[in-house]
Amino acid sequence: MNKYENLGSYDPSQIEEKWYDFWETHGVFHDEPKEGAEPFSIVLPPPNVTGQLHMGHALDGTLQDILIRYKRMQGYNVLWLPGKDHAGIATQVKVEKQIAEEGLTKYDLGREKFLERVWQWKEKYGNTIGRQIRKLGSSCDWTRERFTMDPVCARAVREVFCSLYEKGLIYQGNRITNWCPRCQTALSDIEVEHEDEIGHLYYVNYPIVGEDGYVQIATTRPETIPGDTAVAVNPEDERFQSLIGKKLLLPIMNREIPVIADEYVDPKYGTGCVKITPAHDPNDFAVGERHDLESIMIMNLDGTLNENAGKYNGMTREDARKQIIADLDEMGLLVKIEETKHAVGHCSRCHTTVEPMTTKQWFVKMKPLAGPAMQAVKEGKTKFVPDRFANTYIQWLENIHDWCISRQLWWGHRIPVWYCDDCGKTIVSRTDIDACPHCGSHHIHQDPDVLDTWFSSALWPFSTMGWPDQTDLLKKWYPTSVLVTGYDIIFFWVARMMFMAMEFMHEIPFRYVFIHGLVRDSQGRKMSKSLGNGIDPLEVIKQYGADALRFTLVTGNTPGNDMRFYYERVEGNRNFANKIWNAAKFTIMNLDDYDESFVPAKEQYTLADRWILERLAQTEEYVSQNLDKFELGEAADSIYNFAWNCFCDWYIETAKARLYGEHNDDRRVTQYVLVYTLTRMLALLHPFMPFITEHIWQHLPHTGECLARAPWPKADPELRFPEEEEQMERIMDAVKAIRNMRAEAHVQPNKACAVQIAVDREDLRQAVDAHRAYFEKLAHVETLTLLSKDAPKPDNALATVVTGMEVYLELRGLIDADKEKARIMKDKAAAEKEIERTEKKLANEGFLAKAPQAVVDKEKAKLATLKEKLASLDERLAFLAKL
RNA sequence: GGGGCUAUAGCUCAGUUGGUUAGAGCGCUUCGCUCACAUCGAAGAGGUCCUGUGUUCGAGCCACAGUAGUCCCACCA
Repeated sequence: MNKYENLGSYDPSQIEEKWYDFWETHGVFHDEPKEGAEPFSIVLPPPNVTGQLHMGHALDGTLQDILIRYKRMQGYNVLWLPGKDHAGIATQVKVEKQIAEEGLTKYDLGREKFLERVWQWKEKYGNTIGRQIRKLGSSCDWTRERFTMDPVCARAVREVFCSLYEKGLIYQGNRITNWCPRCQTALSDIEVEHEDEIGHLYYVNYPIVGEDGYVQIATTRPETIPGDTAVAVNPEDERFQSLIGKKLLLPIMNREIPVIADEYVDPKYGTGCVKITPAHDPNDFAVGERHDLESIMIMNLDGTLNENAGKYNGMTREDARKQIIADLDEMGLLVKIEETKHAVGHCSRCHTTVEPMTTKQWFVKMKPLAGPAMQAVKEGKTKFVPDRFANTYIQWLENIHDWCISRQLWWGHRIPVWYCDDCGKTIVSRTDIDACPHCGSHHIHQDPDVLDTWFSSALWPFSTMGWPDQTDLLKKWYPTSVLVTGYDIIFFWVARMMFMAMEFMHEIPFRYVFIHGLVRDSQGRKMSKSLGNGIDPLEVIKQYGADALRFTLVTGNTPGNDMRFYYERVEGNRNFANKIWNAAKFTIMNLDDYDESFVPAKEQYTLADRWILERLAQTEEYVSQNLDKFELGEAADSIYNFAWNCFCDWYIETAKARLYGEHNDDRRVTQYVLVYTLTRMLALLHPFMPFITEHIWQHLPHTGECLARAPWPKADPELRFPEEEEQMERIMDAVKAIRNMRAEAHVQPNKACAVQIAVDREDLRQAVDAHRAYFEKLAHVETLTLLSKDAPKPDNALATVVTGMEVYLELRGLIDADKEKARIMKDKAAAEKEIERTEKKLANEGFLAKAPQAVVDKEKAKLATLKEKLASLDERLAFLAKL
């Protein structure tokens, strides 16, 4: 009876749930701030409570979890703080859609009732998201979970708003901003997506007052003509010098407007004359300010034209455009229409064409804030990985415009500003007020608007830790160690966290920004709802397990680059998990007499033991090095290779002979090495595949509560065997050569064969001699004869020359001399080609003089080996010729 | 108009500061259900490292130019 419970067959769905519950209920993910322990902290980019997690979240979460689990095992004092984002406009749009299905609008419900509905939504989807994150295996500290509208966060938002206002860094202004007529709110610049569209350039004549002539302008948006208050020309433009100062009759409106000179106009584009509509175009707005022009709003907030548009009052933008063109045509003022490609702005949420509008909004003055944020990155206090993203970040901040932070929405942090209806004063307050502090009036009302959702996100690294109080969390874990996020939100979020942190914490928010790309579909397209090509991570987990999904997301690409998602790859990684599972099953199956107290003396390790221990140590070093460099894919790859190609394919195979052999010590040592190697391999793999590794670990002999809290493997200097590793590699080469010849000669796989090996390196000779069992087990060799290098060679055999050895496979029947000759010739040609290259290199004086000695020596050694090989091959050919 | 990224096997991608006989997974071919695993094992085929020029003793890697694809930023009516 085995004292260790063995594994059944691998079924991820059966083990994953169980271990997450275990970890969570045992507080494995929760650390208290500890004196003397190095901190490591990450704040989870809070997913929007709009709905479900997508593959991007799965990637983001996997990368973070790998770093967190790695550091936790290394003994760091770890905090991974999860949370969710209220996602103002996005969530509001969702809920509006939901109530629209009931035939209601938000106005039917009113602000309060509507917000109740949004909170219900938040509860529902917020919980779903929490479950999804757990399914992925993310080891967040749920006891410290935050929501951007939690009271602590709200307090931080108020503090920051008021403080910035007091410093003069937040101001209110009637300025032109991007306006979404569907959402009916202002948007910041980066919430507008520009897309090239084919539009029309309309050439229109504006009659000159008191003369017969016209001034010809060109516009893509004729519907804004009613709002024109000037026509501008370039002051240097000789064609139009005489026009400057004259009046034009604005068609349709029959209003007189001046011709002005402004350098903004490019004489080479269009007609060189530009209609100026200050209320509805950002450039024109600037021109209007310079020339003190009137600004006429001709649109309502829903994008229809208003009473200032005269007869077009009430029309939609689209209808007004058609009608105005028709009318101009009728008046004979429409000269021509050309097709033109131009960038049109769309609302990033609902894709409605954005309308520049002049409205009263709140802004953050960006120039003073951007400086320190850029400085921190330039000085390397915060590092981007890969570092090229630092450039995009800095370039953006260098050209930053003021940030419009007010939104005409209901869902979000209400702007903490009150207006007194009696004395007209504006009151900015950290606490809610019910009376005007200036005149005592109770006739006050709060600003109806809310803040851009990114305003609260910008404070996330410190608001979640209780700022403005100096909490223990902040003391221990701020600044955070690394922020993991996609390149698509560097502007929205990363940059803003940086400047807010520099302003309020006087310290960076994170030491590293680890940037990843997008997860695309198998054809390289962005996953999107409209294309219907999105893949639900939960579906994948259900089918293949979270471990396989995680491994897929972390391998096969490099930091910062997009990746394509293939089910084939997930399947392959599920197979890898299955492989690990079965290796463990094999190990456990052979532990019935396992002695936990037994530790082999160093000299008891046999060749294969030493080989796998050396490879393990190398892998341990390599994995840590790469994790430290954020090269997670490279780290994962090396574990995969070690587990499959070293441990399973070779070590386990050699172990079989010794487990079932005569010598009791062999068995005990082998058991020890199997358990030792497997356990450490599982530890290395744990950050990547937490579930299966924990499950197996719990079934193996172990000390400690769980693998998630087990120490991270560090290469043991006492168990390094570089020489034996090399010898084992030579033996493996010989085994592969035998297998190859067997296949070529169509020897039945289960048929035993006779092999002779000529070897003159003494250490190798001994190694081969002592480990004949490997050849029996791995290549079905029945009799193995060792020859000295100059001994007569077998006649009826195939031959292969590997480094340090000539390997002969004896055949029962006669060999086909021609075929064999051809085989040897192929080897010879390859060797000759390589010899030629190497000799040429070594004949090059420049190479000998300038290349490092080590490189030269390596080439020399290579040449010697090759020549030896060539000699052996020639000898064999000569022999064959005699047959 | 600026800027980034990508180009390596049929497909998807690695290639760690310039020195390998250029690698992996999948796919493909041949063989094998051998007592951990057919979600497997063994053997094998398959590459003008986008093109050109240059730097260097030496280039898949560095520089310049070009081609193709892709993304971001930008107020040209």
